[in-house]
Amino acid sequence: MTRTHEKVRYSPKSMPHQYTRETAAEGVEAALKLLEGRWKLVILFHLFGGRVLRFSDLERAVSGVSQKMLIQQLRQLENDGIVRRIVHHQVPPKVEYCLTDWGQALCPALDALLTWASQR
Amino acid sequence: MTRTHEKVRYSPKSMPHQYTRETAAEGVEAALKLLEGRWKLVILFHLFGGRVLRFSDLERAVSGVSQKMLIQQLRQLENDGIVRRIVHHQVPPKVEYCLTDWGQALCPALDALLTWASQR
DNA sequence: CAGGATCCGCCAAGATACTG
DNA sequence: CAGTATCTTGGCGGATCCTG
Repeated sequence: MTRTHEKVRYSPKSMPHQYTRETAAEGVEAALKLLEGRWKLVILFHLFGGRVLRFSDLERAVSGVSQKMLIQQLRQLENDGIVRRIVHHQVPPKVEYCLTDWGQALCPALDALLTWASQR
Repeated sequence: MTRTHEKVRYSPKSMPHQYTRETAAEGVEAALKLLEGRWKLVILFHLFGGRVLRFSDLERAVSGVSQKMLIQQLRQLENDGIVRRIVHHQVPPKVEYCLTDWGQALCPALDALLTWASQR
């Protein structure tokens, strides 16, 4: 990657559009912070496509996760507006989880990441 | 960037193409694992666009980072094939860092994430 | 200049037990 | 069934000092 000694030029594709280097870094960092966490992505993938799962379903689907971690990650995803929590007031309790519209909108981004990962 | 009020449809497009739910989760998880780390994204953003920076440049650019953390993150990025390390054998030492092609290929993915983040 | 080597505090995460 | 409540621990990240 030889460099011209002139000013560094950013072809449109080399930097996300209309963001400065700094705000973009902050933006992506903030976005990724929402997705950070050992189990969040696994959870999300199980909820993609409009799936609605109960707590116990997720507990089984996300193998290896502890109750504490599962609920913690779900709470964070919920507070961040990515996951919706639906409580059915009945005995025994029934709580379902699904993605919000914004959560579903993550798909293209994850797809891009997947594409990148497979380019290796 | 505000979306029109069109209804969000979850068709086949809501799942990344030709991946099973599980392999996709693994793939993205693996990909994100490479980007995990307090400083990696900031580093990457400073290297995007074909920029070539010295260690000391990065030290200044990534404000707040300690030497230990900077070198640690750089090493990981290097081992993961995202960043290239160029050593100039001279005194005083001079080491430069830039992105590999694969590293540059991350841009669309981060762009998608940015788009998602701004849709909120 | 570009790291390596150490020591340490802190907290995310695991295990376990209990409950509305 | 769907969570809380504690206790414990590994390792991440910071600070500091040292070196080819």
